Amino acid sequence: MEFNPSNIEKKWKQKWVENKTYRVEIDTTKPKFYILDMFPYPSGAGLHVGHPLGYIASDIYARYKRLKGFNVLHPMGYDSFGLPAEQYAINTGIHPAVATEQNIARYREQLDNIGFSFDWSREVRTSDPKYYKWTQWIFMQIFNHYYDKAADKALPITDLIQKFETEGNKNIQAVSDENTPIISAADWNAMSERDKNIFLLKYRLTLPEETFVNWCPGLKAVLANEEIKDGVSERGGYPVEKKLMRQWSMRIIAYADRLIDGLDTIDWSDSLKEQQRNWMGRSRGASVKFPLENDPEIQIEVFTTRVDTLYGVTFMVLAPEHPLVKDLTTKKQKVEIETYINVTKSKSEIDRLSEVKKVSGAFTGSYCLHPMTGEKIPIYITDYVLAGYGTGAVMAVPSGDQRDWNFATHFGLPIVPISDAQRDLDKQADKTKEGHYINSEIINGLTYDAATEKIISVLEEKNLGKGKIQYRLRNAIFSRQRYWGEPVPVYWDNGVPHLIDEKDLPLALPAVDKYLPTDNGEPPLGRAANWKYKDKYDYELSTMPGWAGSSFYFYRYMDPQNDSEIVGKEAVDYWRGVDLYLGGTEHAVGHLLYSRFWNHFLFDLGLVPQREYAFKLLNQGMIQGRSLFLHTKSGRSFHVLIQLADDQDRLSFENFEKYIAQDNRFEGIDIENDIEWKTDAHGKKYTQLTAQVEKMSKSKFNVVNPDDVVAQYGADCFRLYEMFLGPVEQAKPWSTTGISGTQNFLRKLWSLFYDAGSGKYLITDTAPTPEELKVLHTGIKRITDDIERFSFNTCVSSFMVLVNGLKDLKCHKRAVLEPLVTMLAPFAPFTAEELWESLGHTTSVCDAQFPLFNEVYLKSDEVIYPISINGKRRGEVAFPTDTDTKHIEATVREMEVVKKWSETGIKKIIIVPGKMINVVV
RNA sequence: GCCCGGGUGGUGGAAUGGUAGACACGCAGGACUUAAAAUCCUGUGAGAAGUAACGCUCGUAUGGGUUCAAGUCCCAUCCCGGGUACCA
Repeated sequence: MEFNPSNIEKKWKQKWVENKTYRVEIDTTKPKFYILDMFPYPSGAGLHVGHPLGYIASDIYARYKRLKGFNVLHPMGYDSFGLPAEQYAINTGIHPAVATEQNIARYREQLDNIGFSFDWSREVRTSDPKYYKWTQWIFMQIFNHYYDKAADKALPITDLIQKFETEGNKNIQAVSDENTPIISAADWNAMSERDKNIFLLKYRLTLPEETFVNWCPGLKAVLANEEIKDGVSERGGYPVEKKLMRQWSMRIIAYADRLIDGLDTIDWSDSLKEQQRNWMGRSRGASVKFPLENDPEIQIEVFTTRVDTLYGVTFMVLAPEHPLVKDLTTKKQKVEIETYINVTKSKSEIDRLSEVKKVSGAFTGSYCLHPMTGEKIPIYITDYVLAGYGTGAVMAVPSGDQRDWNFATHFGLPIVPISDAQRDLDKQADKTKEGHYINSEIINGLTYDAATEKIISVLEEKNLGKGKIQYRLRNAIFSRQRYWGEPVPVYWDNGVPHLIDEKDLPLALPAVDKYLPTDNGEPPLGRAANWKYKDKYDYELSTMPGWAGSSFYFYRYMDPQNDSEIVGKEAVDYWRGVDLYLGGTEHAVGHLLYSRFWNHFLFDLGLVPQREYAFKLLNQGMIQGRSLFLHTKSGRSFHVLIQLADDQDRLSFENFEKYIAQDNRFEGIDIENDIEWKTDAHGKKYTQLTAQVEKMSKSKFNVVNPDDVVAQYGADCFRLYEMFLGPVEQAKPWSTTGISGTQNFLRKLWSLFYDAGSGKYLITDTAPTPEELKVLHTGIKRITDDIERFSFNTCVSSFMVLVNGLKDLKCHKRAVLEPLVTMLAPFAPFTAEELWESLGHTTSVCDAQFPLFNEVYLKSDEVIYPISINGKRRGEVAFPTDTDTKHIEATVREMEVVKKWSETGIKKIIIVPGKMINVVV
């Protein structure tokens, strides 16, 4: 029988569907394992060979775990709300749901071609109302809770109301708006319903806020910070500007500490954890108040991480937007300050970035007082101080901070050294924490830790400062002025937001005539006709951001049909959380942060059992495209569709004429003369292209569709090859150079079962020899170890070694081949099923048991301890000789192999060339 | 600038501190063939000689160090990739 992948694939794809092979249910007799892939956005372009990399890796692990006796949950679904479908709808008028449906069908077909073991009965789609009912439901819970700092968790807003009614808010430690006034119970009870609701917004975990948002006119959308790269939108590259808008926002800051500390409990890559830590940017320091010279009742509050440098302060700098600037500006300085503010305002985001090194600022004319010395300190404004971070004011220490140093040098302000370890202050700032303080009154002579402690305690005494923790993280903007997203389940009554009744969920997307904003600038939902809550109230018109639906989907997979709960208790108690999560690093500070945030919140509500939902995360690297360029002699270059070139990156004249010549990109180019044509050995004309690694994308003509690779080489070959390319985490360019290696491997494997010449079946029931068993068990050990440490590329190598070994031994024995096929099933499921059947099994190889290795077969006659000795010797020596003994004993002891020579039974030592000694027992 | 990774043959890449280069591609030679493809076998880090085999020297970006032993650990330098950016 010949090896024919496409027949095998067709047969088993059908059998898997018929037998519901990958259906999984709760089974308390087995340990569970939940392995999850980040679900894809179903784009119109379909899958390319880069997408399945992670899915193949997770599928291998899922199948492996199943063979190891685990009850494995391995689902797949679609993150089907998103901008491209909406952009397409704007252009074509086709409802995004329709286009999305088509894209999903295409994705599904492509995924099925690769032989994944997903349980499709659990599929979820974020744009399905049955699904987004729960996205909206979670939003409602977030609205109905506040963060209690004392309990360190979210509590119902009704608890808060109760406290307000009895004791006001003075004893409440909660995360709330800055400057929330203290009210008494009487104050509260005297409020109107509307005022109460407005007051409560200061506490709710989600609230509408007038905020400066990143408005992208090109996309007509508000973007999150992480959707902006280099001042332009990540998708599309449109300019972004600041705009004041009413936006729903979520108090993720309430969870900042838990999100930072939680990182220590999960097994994610260091770089990813570091990214999240940096993103949240927790800095410990102190806030210090500087009283104004003219009115000491008013103080400028600053945040500093180096309160120890307080005596080095020689001036104060405020952000141009700082609220006190207006009052501080003296008549004399008014023109200068106003000019400066106008200049800063007109600068675009990009200009500001490019002018980072330039020093600019203006003097307000006013002074504040040093909280320790009472000295007069001039107050400046400058654009290097950001209004949005800390208090928007900075105490400037030119001797310790380079930006302050630059500013001081530019404006001729004094630079006071504060430590005896500071060097070269005439050239630059020195931020050392070494040495002893000087010019610093109460902390003179002290070192860093003692000085910091002392200053804070004195400031606290004077009520002019205290230790403080500052975060870079801001509240997460939750509104998008778009159509294709979850409607926010809120209606407005007299300017106050109210939740719709839970009974009315899901709040479905209404039909609209166009997917564009209304004429008066409302989001597209403003176009919906007669769309009123209870026929009376206006609905919120913004929709939720992309990350909403993907922040809890892993729980819906556990119980996808449940219509009364987000996830049933039995299901969540059994599956608990994700044991292995696979996805790209690009979600480091987006999805992976927000989903942790929501998970912590759901945990507070007692709905989920774990603080962190994904214990182990594996990042797959991106597979890049290889772009090919055709260069003309006149110096122009063009992308050439990768499929048109041969494997030496040459483009034949034939292909050029057939597919490219009439391309309008080539208008006006002298094809015969401006392109360098060569002739190969067979007399065919060709031109040499050059290659470059780029992101795989349609516009770069470098997309490779997995369907094509599967059609040519077979799904198993494709799977093996993608794994063989290199470590899963590593980025690499796609190339089929070397795919023949995995193809050969599968053929060799097949030839252990069938004789290629005669087509005869070769399996025998003879008992294996010790040598054969040794080859097999060495293989089992290596393969098991490789899978356990997710080293799938070396694992494929291990399979190759094993099959080559068996081939050399001409081993066709059932007892050896059965375990081989079982082990191979995760990697090459189609071939494994077929061979498993040929071995006489009637059940799927998925129901088999992964073989265990037996160390007995691994032991050789000679035990070789790797030991090196001083100097270079060779040849054989007898049992330890005088001079070598010491070293040898020392090393052997160190390796905990044996304690004394007399106890080892070592007969002789062979000193082999170089640095090793073989010990013969 | 700062924070993470990383630098190994012609190529992709292997190596719990223990014979560096597994496995595969490519290449070269050979077998089969009228020929080619396919397949199979052999060789393949560099180097000098040598030729009966074995063996020898140098080699993991560069320079130091620790160790009986370093691609692996430590220090410094250079280069590449990713993240981030006036965060006080």
